[in-house]
Amino acid sequence: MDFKEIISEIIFQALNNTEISKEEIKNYIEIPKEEEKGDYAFPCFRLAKILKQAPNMIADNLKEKIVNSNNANATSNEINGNQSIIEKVESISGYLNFFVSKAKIVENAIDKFNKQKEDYGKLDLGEGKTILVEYSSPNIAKPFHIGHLKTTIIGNSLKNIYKNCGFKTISLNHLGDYGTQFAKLIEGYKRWGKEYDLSENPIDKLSEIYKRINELCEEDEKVLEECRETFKKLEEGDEYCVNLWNEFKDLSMKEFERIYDLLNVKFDSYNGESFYSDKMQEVIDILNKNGKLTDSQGAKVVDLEDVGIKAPCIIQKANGSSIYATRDLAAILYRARTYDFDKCIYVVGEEQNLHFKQIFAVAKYLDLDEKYTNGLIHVSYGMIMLPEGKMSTRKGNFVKVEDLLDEAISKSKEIMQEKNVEDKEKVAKQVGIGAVIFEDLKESRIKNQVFDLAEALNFNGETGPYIQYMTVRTKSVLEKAEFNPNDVNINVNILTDDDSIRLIKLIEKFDKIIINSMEKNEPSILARYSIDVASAYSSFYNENKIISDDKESQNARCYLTYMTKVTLINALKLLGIEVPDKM
RNA sequence: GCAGCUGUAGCUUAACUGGAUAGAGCAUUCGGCUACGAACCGAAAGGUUGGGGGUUCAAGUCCCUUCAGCUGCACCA
Repeated sequence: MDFKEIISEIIFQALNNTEISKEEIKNYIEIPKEEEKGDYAFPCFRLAKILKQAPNMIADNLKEKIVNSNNANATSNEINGNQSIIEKVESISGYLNFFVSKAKIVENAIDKFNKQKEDYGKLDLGEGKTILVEYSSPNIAKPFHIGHLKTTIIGNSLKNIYKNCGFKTISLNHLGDYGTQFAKLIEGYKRWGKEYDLSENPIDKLSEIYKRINELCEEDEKVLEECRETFKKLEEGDEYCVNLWNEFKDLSMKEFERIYDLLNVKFDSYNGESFYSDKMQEVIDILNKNGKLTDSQGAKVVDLEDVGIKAPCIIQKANGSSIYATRDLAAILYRARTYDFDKCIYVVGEEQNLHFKQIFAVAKYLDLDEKYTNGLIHVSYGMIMLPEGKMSTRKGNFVKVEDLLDEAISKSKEIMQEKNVEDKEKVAKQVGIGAVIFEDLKESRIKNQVFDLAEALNFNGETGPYIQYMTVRTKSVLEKAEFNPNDVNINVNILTDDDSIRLIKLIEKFDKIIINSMEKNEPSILARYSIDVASAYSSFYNENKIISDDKESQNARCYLTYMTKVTLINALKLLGIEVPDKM
C-alpha cells in the first residue's frame, strides 16, 4: 500500500485542475519533521501562482473539499472513506497535513516485511547488470596504514549494497605493485638489503628501506634517475628485478591477507598495476590512430583542453616507460572486454580527482562503447590525517591498521571480561572490528578526518557496538519469549503507541534507504539509518513490556522485535559488520 | 596563480528534489537497574549554519562575493 499515492489521488480529485498532474502532486508530498504535524504533508505554496490564491487559503479550501467528499458531516475533520486510511486532514499555515490510521501503518509495514522476512531489504533493481568495484588497492611493500582503511571499508560496503540490489558485483583490488616507487625499493634493497632480515616483519623492514631510498633520492637527483631506469628494466623483464618484485609481492600479500581476514573483506581479482604492463601498447596505438597523442617535452600526452581540463594526461614518459594513467586506461579496456560492465566504481581518495577526470576523458578516445565510458565513476573520500599532520610512508609517520584493530579487539576483550559470554575471543573480535568499521562509515565520505584513537575505540553512543548491542538484545528477548516467526497472527492495535510507530515507520523505509545509499554511493546513509533503528528499538524496549502474561501483546511486540532484528542484521551485513549472539 | 572540496553547539556531525520550531552522539549537569541485558533509557543546558550581499512566498541547502582549512595542477601512485 502506497500512502503517498492514495494522498496524491485525494488531493488531485479535490484540486480538479488540469494544470497539475497527480505525479507532480505526489512529488511535492513530504514527511513532516515533527510527528504532531501528521504522517504526510502537502505544501500548497507552489500552487499559489497557478490558482492565484494565498497558500493558506488553498490549504483551507482543499481540506474542506476533502472532508466534504468523504463525510456527510462537513464540520468534522474526520474522513470516513471505505478503507478509513486517512483519519484526519489539517490545514496549518499553507500546509495540508494528513494523518494516516496508525493501525494501517502497522499493518502495511508488517505486510511488506512478511513478503521477505529474513531477506527483508533484498532488491532486484540491478538484475542482469554488472558492477565493478575497485577498492583498497594498497601499495606492495608498504605498510597497510589507516589511510587505506576508508577505501577498503567503503568499497566493501558498496559492493555489498550493490549485490543486495541484485547487481552482479566484482570486487577488484588494483594492487600498487608497479611503477617507479617499486623501482626505488629495488634500488634500496640493492644498496642495503643485507642489513635487514626479511623473515620477520618484512613490511616494516621494506618500508624502512623505502624511507631511506627516498631520502637519498631527495638529496641526489641522480639516484632518482637511476630508479627510473630500474623501473624501465623491470618493465622490460630484467630477471633480477622481476625476482625481487615477486618476492616483495608475496611478503606483502601475506600481510594484506591477514588484515582482509580480520575485516572480512574479499576480492574477486587481485590484478594490480603490473597485470596491465603488457596491455598498454594497445592504449598507445589506439590513441595514436585517433590522432590524440602529442609530443610534449619528450613525453607523449593527450591534450584535454577541449573538454575543459587544463592539465594534459601523460601517457608515456620521456624515457619510454609507462605511467599509472596508462595502466588505468589499459585496465578500462581489459575490464570492458572481460566483464562487460555497466558501471565501474573507483573508491579512491579525493586527492586523485584530477587523475580520474583525466583518464575518464581519455577513455572516450579508446573506441569503447559509450556504455563503458559513461559507467566510470570515481567515488572519492576525504583525507585521514593524524593530529600532528598528514601521514606519510616516506617519512614514517602513520598508524598501522593491524595495530588499530588489535587495540580495538583488546579493548572489547577487556569489557567482555565482566560479561557472561561464551566465546569471548570471537565476540571481542566482532565487536572491536565492528567499532572500527562503523567509525569509518558513519560520516559522509567527503569529509576530511583527523584520526582520533579514543573516538575509534569508543563503544558508546552512535557506534557499531551500540547497534550490535541492540541487535543482540532483540535476539535474547526473542529467545527468552520462545518466539515463533511463523505465528503471524498479530493484533496491530497493540503497536500504535508512539515508540512502536516510530520504530515501524523506520523499518518500513529500509528499502528506500538502501536505494538512496546505492544511488549516492554513500554507505553513511545506511550507517546512520542503523543507528536510528537501534535507538528507536531501545526506546521502544524501555517503554514497553515485551514478555508478559498477555499473550496477544507479547506476540505483537515480539513480532516487532523480530522485524527489528532482521532489519538490523541485514543493515549491518551491508556495512560489513557481524553481529554476535551475545556480547 | 588556476581549479576542486570542506566550513553547522566546546568536540564529531545530520537535514529527501529549497519547506514548518536546524536533528543526533560525545563531553557537562540531573534522574532511572527486585520487567525482557545499564555497551542502555529519560531530562537539562548548549546554534546569528564562517562573514557579507542576492534570488524566492520560503535559504544550512541555489547564485555572487569574501575569509579560513584541505587537496590537485607533467614524467610518483
